[in-house]
Amino acid sequence: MLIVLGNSIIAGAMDKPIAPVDRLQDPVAARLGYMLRRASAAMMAGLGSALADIGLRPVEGTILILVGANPGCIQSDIGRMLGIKRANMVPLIAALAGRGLLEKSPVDGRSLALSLTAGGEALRAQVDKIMDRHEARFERLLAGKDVTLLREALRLIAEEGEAGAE
Amino acid sequence: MLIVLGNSIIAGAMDKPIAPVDRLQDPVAARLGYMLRRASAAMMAGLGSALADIGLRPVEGTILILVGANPGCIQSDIGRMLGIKRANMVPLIAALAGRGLLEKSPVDGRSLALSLTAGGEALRAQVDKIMDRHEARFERLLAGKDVTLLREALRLIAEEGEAGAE
DNA sequence: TATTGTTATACTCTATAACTATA
DNA sequence: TATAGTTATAGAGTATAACAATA
Repeated sequence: MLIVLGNSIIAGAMDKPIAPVDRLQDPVAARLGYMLRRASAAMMAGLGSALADIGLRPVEGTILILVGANPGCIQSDIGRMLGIKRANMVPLIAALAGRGLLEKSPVDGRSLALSLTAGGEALRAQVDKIMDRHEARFERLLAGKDVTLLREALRLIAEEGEAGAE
Repeated sequence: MLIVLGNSIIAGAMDKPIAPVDRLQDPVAARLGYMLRRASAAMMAGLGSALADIGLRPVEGTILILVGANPGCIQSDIGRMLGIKRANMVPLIAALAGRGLLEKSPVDGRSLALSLTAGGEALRAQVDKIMDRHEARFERLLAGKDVTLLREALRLIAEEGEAGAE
C-alpha cells in the first residue's frame, strides 16, 4: 500500500490544469477511482508546495510528525505505518538525521530508537501548522457539505482496499 | 498534475495492511490529504489487480477507453487529458500499438490519429466491464451514504488543486 | 512561432534479494 | 526463526532538454 507522501508524482505536473481538451469525450472523468486520484493528487500538490517553503517533502514532514508523536519508536515502526519498505526507509531516515532533525539511538542492539532533535521539533511544529492551514483551505472549499461523511467514506474505501489485498 | 493510472506505486505494497502498529500514535491518520491518498491507493490497487487479469495496467486500460471514445484523436490529446507529458506518451502508445490494440495513422504530417483495432475494441469493452464491477464494489461499500456528495466533494478538491497550481 | 512526435537522460519512488547482527 | 538495519539493484513513473518536421 502506498501511503507515502512523496511528491514527485505530482510535483511539476500541476503546472497546467488538466483536460481543457475541448470537444473530446472523457468517459473516465466520472469514475470514482479516477476522481479520487485526481483529488488526492491535487491535495498532495498543494501540500508539497506548502512544505517546500520549509525545505521538506511531504514524506519527510510526515515522518517528523510521526516521530514527534512517538518518541523512541524505531525506523521499522514508521515504515509499517506509512507502508514504506525497510530498505527504502534507510536513505529517508539518514537524510533527516544528516540534517540534524532527528537522532538514532540504539535500543537493543539491532533496533534504533528515533527521536526529534530540538531543531527537528521546531520544524515539526511548522509542519503541523502548515498541514492545519492546508487542510483548512480544503475544508473551507467544502463548506456546507458534510465533511464527516466524506471522511467516513474515505475510511471505508481505504479499509476495503486493505482487506481486499489479503 | 498526475492523473495517470499507472499502478507501480501500489502494486505489491498492498500485500500487507497498513499500520496495525499497535500502541503507536498516528496523528496523520485523520488528515484529509492522507485519507484521500490512502483511499485512492486502495482503489488503484484493486483496479490494478483486476486489470492485470487481462494483461493491462490501469494507465493502458484508461488509454483504450479514451481512444475508444475519441477515435481519431491524437497522441497529444490523450496526454493532455491524463496529464502525461508528450515524451512519456511515446513508449506508452508504442507498446499498445505494438500489441495490435491501436493504430496510428498520419493526419496532417505531424500528428498521428489514434483508433482502436478490432482487438483493441474487444479489450476496451472488457476494461469497461471491469471498471464497472470495480466501481460497483466500492459503491456497494458506501451503501446508505450519499455517493453523489462524495463525488461532488472530490470534484471540488480536484478543481481547487488545479486552480491553486496556477 | 507554436505544435507534434521523438530521443536521450536523470531523478524519485518502489520492489526484490541478499547480507549481517540480534532477539 | 523472525526481526532490524543495511546495501545493491531493477523497474516504474515523471521531468527536462533538445531535435526534426510541420502547421
